[in-house]
Amino acid sequence: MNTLRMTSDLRRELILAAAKRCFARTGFAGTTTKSIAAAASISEGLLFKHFPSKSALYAAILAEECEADPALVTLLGLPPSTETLVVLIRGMVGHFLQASDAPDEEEAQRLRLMVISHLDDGEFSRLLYDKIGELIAPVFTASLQRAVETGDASKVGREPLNLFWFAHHTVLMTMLTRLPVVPCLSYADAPDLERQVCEFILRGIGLNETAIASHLDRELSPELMPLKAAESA
Amino acid sequence: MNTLRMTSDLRRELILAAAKRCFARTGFAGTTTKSIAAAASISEGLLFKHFPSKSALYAAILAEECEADPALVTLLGLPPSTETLVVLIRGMVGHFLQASDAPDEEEAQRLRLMVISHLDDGEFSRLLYDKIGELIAPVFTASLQRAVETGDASKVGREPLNLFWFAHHTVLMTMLTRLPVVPCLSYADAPDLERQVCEFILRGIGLNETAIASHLDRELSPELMPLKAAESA
DNA sequence: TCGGCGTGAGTAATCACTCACCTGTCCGAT
DNA sequence: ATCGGACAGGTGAGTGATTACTCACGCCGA
Repeated sequence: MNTLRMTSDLRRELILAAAKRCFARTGFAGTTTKSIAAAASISEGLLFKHFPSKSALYAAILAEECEADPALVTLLGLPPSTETLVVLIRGMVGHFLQASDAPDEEEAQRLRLMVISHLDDGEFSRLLYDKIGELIAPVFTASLQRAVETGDASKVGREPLNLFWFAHHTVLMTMLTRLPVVPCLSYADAPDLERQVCEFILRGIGLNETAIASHLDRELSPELMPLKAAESA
Repeated sequence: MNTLRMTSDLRRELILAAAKRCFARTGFAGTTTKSIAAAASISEGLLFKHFPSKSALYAAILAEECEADPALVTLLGLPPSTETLVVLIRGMVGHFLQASDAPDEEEAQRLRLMVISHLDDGEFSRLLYDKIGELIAPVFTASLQRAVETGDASKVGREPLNLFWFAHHTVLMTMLTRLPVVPCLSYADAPDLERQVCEFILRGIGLNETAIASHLDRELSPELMPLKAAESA
């Protein structure tokens, strides 16, 4: 096979990348170590020189996936405001929905791993949710409160963070329906889907129509446009 | 093993039920025919007398799962109105969220199979979504339109059915986070979660605050209470 | 020449699936 | 009544293929 020599670290990363693709495509049980080795263009023997078992390899992938995205962190530095709130939601929606039809394999794999975890013991998902929550909670709740104060939103419920999770759920499930090569669900007016999801969510968290319209019609500022927002799932 | 004699049809059903449990718990690849046979308390040999292959057994389960729920159908006969709209959403939310912490294994299995399908080729999910859409589209769109006409809702977007799907997504993903024995996500004020999700969704589809409050504070009529609504996933 | 990268032919276990055979029950011929 | 045999449901010990994982050895740069 691959008779090329390289450092242990690089090889390890190559194996991880190949294995992630495999696991995301066919799940843990559905993936064979043979197929991983083939995907990484190495022998099975070498694979087991780097990882003591298939499970350990899987665990390493999940652990690696838990790291936060720097691009998201910059977003979280924004001052609390209605604008920030909309940018946040819009970024999240855009990020996931573009990932679902663009060849953004990276994010699709992450979703697959996360969903698989839900069906399993949920531990990986729990870690991710914890991390996302910690990161996003301050900005989200502060921004929502500001929006209420400025009259852009009506205060709804006593648990603002739950609202964020509902929004997150909506987007994730929408992405999930578009994950298979032939989508599970054909939305009406699909080109406009991103906008429709944004509106649904912003209404859901309490923003009023005028605030939604005025903010969504605005163009996103360039440095937020390619936006890897709400990463880490 | 089980030396009990019984009819072929009954045995077949018992196998299907046992296999459904297995597949829902560990997925297709993760389930062995041996474990299915054990779950059904029969020999592997007998299993293959009833189904020609593991795949055929799996296909039979998915096919069986595609049938519509009569309880839902009665709900769909309701006259289009804001009330009906709220009852529909409320029923859907209640049904899935109760299923996620009650021992309603039945619905949990259905969700698992559906999610697994999303990760696979999505064909099973597509069938289910088609069926749900056909059933619910008339009542939902008509009721939403009525709500707009009576001033209970503002008309939002040109694609009312998409709004239903967003609602569906929100609920399903919420249920998914509560699927593992230790939930992936700990919501604030969890006892009130059902209500919070309902409000989020109803705001999302355009209902105004007063309409939401007045309808949600109402008790559900008894015949709709144990509500197997929005079944078929 | 030594240590680490890399291989490919193993191995025991497990997989989906088969097959020869057992056991009870029905039923017509005696 | 009672044989007897056809036939159903049911079993458990197989089958070859595939699985995760190991190991003895080859190779190459320092």
